[in-house]
Amino acid sequence: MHPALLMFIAARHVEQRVLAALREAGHDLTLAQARLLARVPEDGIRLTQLAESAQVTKQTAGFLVDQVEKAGYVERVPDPTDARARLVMVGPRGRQAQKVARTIERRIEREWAEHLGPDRLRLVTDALSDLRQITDPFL
Amino acid sequence: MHPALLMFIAARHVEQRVLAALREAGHDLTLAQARLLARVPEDGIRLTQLAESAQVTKQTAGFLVDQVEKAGYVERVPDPTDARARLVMVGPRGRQAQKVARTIERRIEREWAEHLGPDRLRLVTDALSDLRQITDPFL
DNA sequence: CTCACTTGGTAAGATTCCCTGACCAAATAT
DNA sequence: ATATTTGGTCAGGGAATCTTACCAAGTGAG
Repeated sequence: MHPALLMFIAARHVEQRVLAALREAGHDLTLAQARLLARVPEDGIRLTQLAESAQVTKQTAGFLVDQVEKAGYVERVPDPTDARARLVMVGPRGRQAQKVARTIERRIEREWAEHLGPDRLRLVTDALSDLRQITDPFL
Repeated sequence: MHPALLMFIAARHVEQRVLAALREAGHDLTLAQARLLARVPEDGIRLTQLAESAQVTKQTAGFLVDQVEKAGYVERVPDPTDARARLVMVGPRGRQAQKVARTIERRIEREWAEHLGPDRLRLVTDALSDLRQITDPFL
């Protein structure tokens, strides 16, 4: 079985667990919204960069940001360095959601460490980090 | 960075490469169609099982099968063991597409082996196979 | 300074994907 | 026989995404 398919399976599992945990915590985010929110850094990001990072068009990113903005997860503030641009910033509610996500992610990581053994998991993580150089178009 | 996100990045990269290769070979499949087609085994599969395997509803699977059937990638034949059911079988065109996909997949695997070293890649693949036991809802 | 070009973003419209709920027909179990 | 399960379709709608086109602010060259 191709490693990429195995990665897909594991990654999908995590996404679903995270999404479920968010819902349980009262955050009714769609998958696409959650993926976007996950990529908004603490110090804000421009829509165009966000789109690039999430691998969607600017229009799609704008559409999704509109939604999570309306729901109170992010805010758009003027970019002080460029009058055309605005920065998408994580709001309080978004920060709380990110915290929920990180918590369940850590739990899953512990599960994986138990299942594989911590050193094997570390090997996998390291290898995947290396792999990123030839698989991540964003960097 | 969470291993699952790294997996997501790598898996997405492969999907896009495969999709591009398919397009180049004249197969104009959408992502969802390709994902489905990838799960149709040589000896056929029932729609319900296909849906389960691809993690979509029966309706979605039926919708997608309709499309790839119209485009000549699969055929629906009566299931000899159950008069209600039909088997989705890979057609000649579908087999050709699968071949294209497997070729590019092998190429990517070689790239990864070069980048990581063959033994590290094998460690990763083995670990991911083990991980499947706790991440694959289908098995 | 001004004119072309780039960059950040929005608008409109269509398509694709996928879901829920309801339903039917064949098979299986009691 | 009747009830339940299993395989599948139909109808309708919502979410995500794309393409094409556009506008407005910044940037660079002459």
